[in-house]
Amino acid sequence: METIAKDGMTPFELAARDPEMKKQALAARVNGAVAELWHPLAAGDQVELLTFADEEGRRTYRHTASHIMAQAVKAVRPGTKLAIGPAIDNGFYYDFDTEEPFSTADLAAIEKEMSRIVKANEKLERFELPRPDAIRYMEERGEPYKVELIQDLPEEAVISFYKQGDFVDLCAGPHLPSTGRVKAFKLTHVAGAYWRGDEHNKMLQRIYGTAFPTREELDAYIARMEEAKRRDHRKLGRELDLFSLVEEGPGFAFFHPKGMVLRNLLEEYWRKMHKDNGYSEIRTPIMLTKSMWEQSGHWDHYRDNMYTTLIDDVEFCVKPMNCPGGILVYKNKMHSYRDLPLRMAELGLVHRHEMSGALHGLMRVRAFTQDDAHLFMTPEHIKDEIKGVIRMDCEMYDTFGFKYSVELSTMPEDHMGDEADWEKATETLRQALEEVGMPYVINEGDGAFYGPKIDFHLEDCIGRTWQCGTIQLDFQMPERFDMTYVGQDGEKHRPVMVHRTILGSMERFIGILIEQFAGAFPAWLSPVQVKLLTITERGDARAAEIERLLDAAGLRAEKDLRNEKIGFKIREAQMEKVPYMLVIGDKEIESGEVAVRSRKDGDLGVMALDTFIARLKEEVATKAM
RNA sequence: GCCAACGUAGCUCAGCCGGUAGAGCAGCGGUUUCGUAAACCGCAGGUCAAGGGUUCGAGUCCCUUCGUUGGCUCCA
Repeated sequence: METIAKDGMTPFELAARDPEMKKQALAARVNGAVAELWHPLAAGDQVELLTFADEEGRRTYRHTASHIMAQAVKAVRPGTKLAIGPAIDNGFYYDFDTEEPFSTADLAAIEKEMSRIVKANEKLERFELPRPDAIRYMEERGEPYKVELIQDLPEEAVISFYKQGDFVDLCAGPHLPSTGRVKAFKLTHVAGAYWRGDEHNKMLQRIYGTAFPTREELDAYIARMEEAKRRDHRKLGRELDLFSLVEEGPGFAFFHPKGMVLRNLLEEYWRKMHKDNGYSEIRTPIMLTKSMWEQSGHWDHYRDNMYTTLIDDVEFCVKPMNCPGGILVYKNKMHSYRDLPLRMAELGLVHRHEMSGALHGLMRVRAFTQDDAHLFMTPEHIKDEIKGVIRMDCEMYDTFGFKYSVELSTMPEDHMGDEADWEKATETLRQALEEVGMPYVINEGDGAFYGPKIDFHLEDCIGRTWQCGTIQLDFQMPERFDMTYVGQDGEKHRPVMVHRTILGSMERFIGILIEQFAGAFPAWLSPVQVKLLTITERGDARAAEIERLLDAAGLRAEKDLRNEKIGFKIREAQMEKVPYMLVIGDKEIESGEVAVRSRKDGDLGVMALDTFIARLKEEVATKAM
């Protein structure tokens, strides 16, 4: 809703003209800047009213909720010091410095106090103070963290505060006009968090919560979280017998037979795609001498995460990345400009000593297989090669129905090489993205230590994002390893190198796949595609025969000949999320047909076995979802 | 690594104020031969994560270590 204001009005008065908007308006955008509903307007101001549907409206709403929580914490735990409390994607948090950590019981007490504050409908008021007054004010109130924040604000900054009841917080705003406008909230969990995100600083207590305009929306959010728990790949991985993680090997996944079928199918598809795109495949050792890692620069930049060992008095490092292997293969012989671009893929097993607290199912492990590839080329090839990789990424993700977003990461503080090279490399990546029409955002300072990169982030079923694909441009390694090719002029030249993954890691991608499909994989990926269910032992021979025929057709079948009722066998097959069940009783033995049941649609009735096989083969061939 | 919570049978969980461990499912053995999401009976299964301490006595209280979970930090 866009409108032009009259002098002396407020956005709230504008909203009041429309009964719907009066209820929904949370903040306003005035001439491009977000402001409160009570912000005084001048004649001709461009005003857009913001509701919960707008990101800024959502943030304003939840930011006020976080202030209410902080106020409640101050009441429940007097003497608590305030740190920071912003709105985040799905809610808000506030960091506190307390004597005693919070418990779940405390959350209930804080929620109760929050309800009281909401009911009291206290007005939020903004005021500004000059810097020395602001510092003194926060010192008097016993808020050392706020004092530190003020001291770090730039000289010219306006130092604003928000007050509701006896609670005052340093805050840029905007906020809702009063606490009564926060209708539905819930505190979700407590966690430790370092002051200013720095692990050398004190660990504070963070309380997370979320807030919605209606009870129904909050309930829907809670239901979504429950659904996420139901889809958790760690739970499904155990239930479907795909993989396990045990105490004896923290961060090192065990793949079970069914998980291995899935993994091999994924690799098979991956290999086909790479072959079609002009890649060759290599495999390089998981250990190389430490001196090699010093040459590559990994030892300097990455040693804290590397596993090392001693072999015959020589130090070796287990590879945390595959690139040196690819480089050594390249350097094994002379290359002509005619060989380039050279695309060498490797499903490479890497080990990284991740911090114990970072481990998370298959998503974050200490040993994983990257679907890596290294591309060697002349500078003229760069843009087309990058565009080619981007297209492969899109094809792969579309196959599984993933949504994804792209980031371009620039030079980090800890980097090799001079800034001009970085500038040039970054610009090339940008051009490639522009030319394929791929929307992207810049991620400042997040590149690899040897070059800028393009990252693909997949969005999972509950909106979490996972980095999978990455394309990294590298001018450094070719220098360090003195890589060359012979040009048309007969002289030696330096090739350019691109590192890239599409799936990221097989482990993480499988974890994401499990959650994406809630374990109910499309037929082409299902470890077991057909379950043969006999009604009595008279069906055993026919089941064995059908199993042979399905196997001959390249389909994966399993039979359930146990002395159980058909209802029980169906229940188990459904829970195993097998796409098709064939019920084999006396009628089917007699007719030679099969009674088909689909995981999704239930009983499909009787059909000829050939018809069923043709239908399933088609479903597999098209990778139908 | 840091903060917090948790760790009891393969899985999900009970076990009160400290008195020596229990259920369902799964497994195994029987009975039953059955038509689209759980037949019945029985059996077996545990150094209560590991180690130490307090106590006449510890699954329960305290300490240490390991692991898991949620975050922080880091990241494919």
